[in-house]
Amino acid sequence: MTYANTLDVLKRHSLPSLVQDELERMLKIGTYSPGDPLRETTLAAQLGVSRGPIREAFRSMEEKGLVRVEKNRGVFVRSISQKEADDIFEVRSALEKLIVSRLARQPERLNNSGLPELLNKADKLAAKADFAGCHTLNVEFHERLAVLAGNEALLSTYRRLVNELSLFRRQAHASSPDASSLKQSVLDHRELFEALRMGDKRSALRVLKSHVEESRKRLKKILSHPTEMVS
Amino acid sequence: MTYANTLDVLKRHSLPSLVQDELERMLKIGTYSPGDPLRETTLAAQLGVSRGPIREAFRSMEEKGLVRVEKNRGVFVRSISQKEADDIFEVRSALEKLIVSRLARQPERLNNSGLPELLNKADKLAAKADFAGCHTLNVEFHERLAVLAGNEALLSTYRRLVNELSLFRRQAHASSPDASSLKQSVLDHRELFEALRMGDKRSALRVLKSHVEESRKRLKKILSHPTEMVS
DNA sequence: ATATGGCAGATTGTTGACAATCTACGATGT
DNA sequence: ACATCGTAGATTGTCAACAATCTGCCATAT
Repeated sequence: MTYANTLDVLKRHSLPSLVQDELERMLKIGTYSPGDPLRETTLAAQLGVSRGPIREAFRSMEEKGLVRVEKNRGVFVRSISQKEADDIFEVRSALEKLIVSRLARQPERLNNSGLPELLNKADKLAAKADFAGCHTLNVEFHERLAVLAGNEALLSTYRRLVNELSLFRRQAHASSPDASSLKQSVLDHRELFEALRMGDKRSALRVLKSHVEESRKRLKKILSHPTEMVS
Repeated sequence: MTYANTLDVLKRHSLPSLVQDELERMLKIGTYSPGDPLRETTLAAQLGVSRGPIREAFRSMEEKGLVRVEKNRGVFVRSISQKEADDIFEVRSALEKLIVSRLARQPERLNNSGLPELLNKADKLAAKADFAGCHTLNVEFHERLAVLAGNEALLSTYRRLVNELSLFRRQAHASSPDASSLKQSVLDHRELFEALRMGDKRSALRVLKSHVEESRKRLKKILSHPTEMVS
């Protein structure tokens, strides 16, 4: 099983894409912070490949908005200003409106989506005070909706913006939100899901609007108290 | 002058980015059509560089959605299905709504935008039956609005989708639309501009909606008569 | 005739070496 | 003490060679 999978991975993915996956994983778990330099030689040694694949991965990640490339200076984890975060958030909100609109038009897509189970799980985690886990599930909820919308361009665009925003959240040292807002999010998600299930586009958009507004306030608050430096 | 510019270009841009610009230019002017293979060795010889920069440019263009990479097989100009085109168009429309909303909220951004002059020029070209030139100006109009909206994330996302769609138009052999729809577009643009100038968001969105709907119909019609093969 | 196997050429994947550029630090002169 | 120059080390930019993979064609066997 794992052997066949390994073979398949080697056959289908090239080194640059594997390197890229690994780099993005490291960004997600906080191995590197925004502004940190990504040295070609260091990474090549760590990952056991030469610099070529590393550089190719960098190009892709630059286009993705995850890193910033300065000629003859190096590659750095992208740092996102408050205005940039606001801007990204605004575009993401517009996309979520489109996602919700599409789903309200085709509620049958929600039938075997596994979303109710996901919401139940989120409730349990919130009760157990597992904030990080609950937050992950909340993000997953939106991701699932984006997938179910059935528009590939919409999905890839949405993912790109979410990735950039998660970079910003890390930068602002906001790993997991507080308990009350998490629980409120789960409630919002339930309400949104029910409205979608009924094909009630108006209600769904209304719920989404207030939900997004809450989320935006939290994002703003993140930056209100100055970010303490790490070292 | 040109000497200093050349130096500046060499100093600031690396070969991969120059290669990428050149490749995208070739795609725009139709040197390659969707589905065509892009051979590393051939391009390296043509552009006078080695394969490394070519490969790096490919990675960026793949992330941009302009080419498709098949491991050990090659890189091909992306071909876009009708559904994909529809999907992209839908997302682009949502972004244009956001652009128009933002501009209606801040009409002063339109003051020294040069947009009236651009519209006049488009009128003249339409009168002279320069359809290609008029079409270019119409695209430019929307691009300018996207810039003036003052949201970088919105702008880059918008550009990305427009790029992909222009690829599709080329693929469908629809270089320039017919005269009547072109003139109608210019009229729509005038009406939209005036509404924005007045800060009349409702009217602006209404005009945009019908304008976009027209554009969508044209896009659909492109595919109604089957695309003849080239060779 | 059809299917199979395997060579040869072409193309991509990866690497290590070399060139160009930047950065930090110390020497030198005022 | 301060500014300037220059050198050494580190880092990125580019290249050409080698390895792995694919494709098309032909020989061979059934």
